[in-house]
Amino acid sequence: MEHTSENCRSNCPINYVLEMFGDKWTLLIIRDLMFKGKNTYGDFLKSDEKIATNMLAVRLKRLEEFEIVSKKVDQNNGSRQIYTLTQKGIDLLPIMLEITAWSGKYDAQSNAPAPFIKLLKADSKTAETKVLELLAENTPR
Amino acid sequence: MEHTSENCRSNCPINYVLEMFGDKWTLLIIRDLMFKGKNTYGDFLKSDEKIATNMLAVRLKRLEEFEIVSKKVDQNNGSRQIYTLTQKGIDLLPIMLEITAWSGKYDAQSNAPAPFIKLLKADSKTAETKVLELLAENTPR
DNA sequence: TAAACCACTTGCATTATGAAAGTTGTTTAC
DNA sequence: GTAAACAACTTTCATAATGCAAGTGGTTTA
Repeated sequence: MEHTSENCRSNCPINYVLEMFGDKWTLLIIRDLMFKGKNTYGDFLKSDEKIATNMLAVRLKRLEEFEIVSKKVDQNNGSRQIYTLTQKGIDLLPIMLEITAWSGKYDAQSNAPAPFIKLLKADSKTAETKVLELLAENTPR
Repeated sequence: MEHTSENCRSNCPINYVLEMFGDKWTLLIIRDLMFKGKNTYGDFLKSDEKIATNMLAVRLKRLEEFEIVSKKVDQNNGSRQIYTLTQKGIDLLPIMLEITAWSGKYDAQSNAPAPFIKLLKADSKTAETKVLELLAENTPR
């Protein structure tokens, strides 16, 4: 999907991401793909926040249209779709890590692992590399 | 406002920010405060994205509750409120800059100044410092 | 070959959003 | 001193998004 004057409110860079992620669910799917090793419809449904199945279907479709996520049939199970992040999706990682750091600072209830928050503060580049490595290991091909 | 098991879906750090910013408007107000030197109700209303006045009122109230924004009466004009970012709000800057960088990479229509995007890529720390300086200059006291 | 699994889709009630007009208090111009 | 203009909201109501529950149609497993 393209970002044109017909379907967007402005050309502001902040607005650009709001038009894609300005809802309560989309970014949770990115989180599940990026940090939790999830990659099927059923996986996403099982997350703590309890997304409704119709919401999930609509959000996944939008993410494909935006070319942030792509899907293909699981070679080992024809009735299963495997979702993966595209490069555009992977490039959201710095944003996700800054969000994690900010929440780590201000949310006393945060369940983010303390050692990871510490690493993130001390050396965000290494933290980023680590996540990318895990993601690559976990990505089915 | 506190983030408790009654009013939140999970203790995930990504979810924490979604509960505050997971809509189409809230982050635009932060943008206006952070980058555009805006600090009154009327200023926010005039933005390109054309927020409705009732939406703006609700969003500002929420941002105050979250202690991301605070307001006080303008000393030079008793009928005017001045809104400013708290430290918690200012600390959103790294997130905002990563968003700007990502949009700069993927949105061909982005109106972010090219020199700033370049600086952001080359030396994000300096870019951050520059924004903070401008913000401090612009903040009424 | 029937039951279970998986990825959706549909219908409908509830909630959020959006546009427009209205209200209250303050300041400015005459 | 008063009327118009300004600023910050509030209210009303139509429309759109969300959420829950149940249903559908292929694929796999027993």
